[in-house]
Amino acid sequence: MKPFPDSSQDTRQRLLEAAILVFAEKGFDGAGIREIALKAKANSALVQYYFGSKEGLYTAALKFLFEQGPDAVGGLTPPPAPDEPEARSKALASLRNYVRAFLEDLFACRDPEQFSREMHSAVHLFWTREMMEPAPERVDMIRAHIQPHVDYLNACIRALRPDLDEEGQFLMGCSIHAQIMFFHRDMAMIALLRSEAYGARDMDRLATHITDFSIRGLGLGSTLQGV
Amino acid sequence: MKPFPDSSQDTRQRLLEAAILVFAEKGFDGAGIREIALKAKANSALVQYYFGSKEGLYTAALKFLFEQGPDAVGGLTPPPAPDEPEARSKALASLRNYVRAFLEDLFACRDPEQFSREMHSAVHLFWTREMMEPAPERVDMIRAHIQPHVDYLNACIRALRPDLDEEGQFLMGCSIHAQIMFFHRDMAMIALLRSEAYGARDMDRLATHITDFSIRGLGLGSTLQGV
DNA sequence: GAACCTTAATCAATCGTTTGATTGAGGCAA
DNA sequence: TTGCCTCAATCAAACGATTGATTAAGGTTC
Repeated sequence: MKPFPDSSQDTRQRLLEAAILVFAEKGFDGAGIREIALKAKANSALVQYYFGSKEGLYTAALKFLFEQGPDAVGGLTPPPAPDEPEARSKALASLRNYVRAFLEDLFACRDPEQFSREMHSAVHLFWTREMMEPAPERVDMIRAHIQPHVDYLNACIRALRPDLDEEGQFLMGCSIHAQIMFFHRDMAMIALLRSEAYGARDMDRLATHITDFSIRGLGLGSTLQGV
Repeated sequence: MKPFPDSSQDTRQRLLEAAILVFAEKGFDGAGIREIALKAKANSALVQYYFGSKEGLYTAALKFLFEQGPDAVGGLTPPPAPDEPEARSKALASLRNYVRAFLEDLFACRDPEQFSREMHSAVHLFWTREMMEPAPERVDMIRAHIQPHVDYLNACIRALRPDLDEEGQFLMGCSIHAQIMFFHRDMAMIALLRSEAYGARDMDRLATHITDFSIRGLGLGSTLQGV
């Protein structure tokens, strides 16, 4: 028998997962190694043993999420090329699916496969922090993580508005992504104004609103009222 | 001669302004009162003397910004009531001005009156942190600060789409605010994707894009292409 | 002299990190 | 099998640095 059953990899993993939860909740400065180790039921010195430093643990956690974390884009059918037949209607469907999948991912609506629901929602808190203030030594990792999202949305926009130049399409993508992320990051603020936060139950309403607003914003769809 | 000319109020003020800059840059946990005091050329014990605690300094800084800080909405002509003659065209102009003013405020484009440009841009970093994770003891202050913005935008939307119910109008406001704030908070991310960040020079382009996208998103404006 | 302001020195607590010791599994020779 | 060694894994304890907070003393102004 081993002294500590199935130690090694298991303990390292427990530290990693505890780190994700605590870092997500309190940020890098706010989180303490002792607190992480306590949650992982491990000794705090093991952080140095396995990851070299607190910074190393943070980077390892981010890398783990990058490789193992939930991927909203992965399960979607790829958007059509601009010259494909019926590109526009296909792209509209892709856009609608994308908004829906991204939102479900952010709100941790989907069935937990390898991640608990608690982990799942912590992942995005983690990413949000890192995306707002990217550390120079982690920009490549971050870019690689968001690139599929950007590419997917860009392909939709290219099929829907091939007449726009690259910058125009980029701005359209910003407007759409802005809305999706707003409902995740500013939910505390929304709850302050509505006295009730949106949750998993309101996913349909939110996804429909964002998609419809964006389709009209792209210059497509029906105009309800003239100027 | 005084040992330090015009100390008292002046020293308190220097501490307050230094606190805003440092808190904005590093957050509450990341900032240290020694660093703040050093930047203010004051003794760190004065934080306890004037503000009681680090927490008190933070709250005082937030309160100072709330009372003295830049106000994008203040200088704008109020949006029209829905039954006012030519309400729609007036509301469109109000919306356009609002987006422009808000963006200029976020990017610290406007002439510094009492705030340096450094201060001005720090203000919004400060607010962004607080709005994403509002502390229970400060929610009233925060609500009071953002209420004018919400009210102004809501009034515009009410005049443009009086047919929508309250929730529908609220969601519209979210979509518009989301875009404005995206270009402020996620600029680091945008710079990562474009290898160049938007700055004060691109204000026209950004304001025009957001406004046009939003007007179409609201169901108004011209549809460039049918489905 | 009373009220206010400023200072250096110091407090206990906590931080990330380092250390030295202990555990038991696995390898190897006798 | 027995005895000895190596090694990764884990631990409690302590490190120096830094944190926010407190104190006592002295200075300035009225």
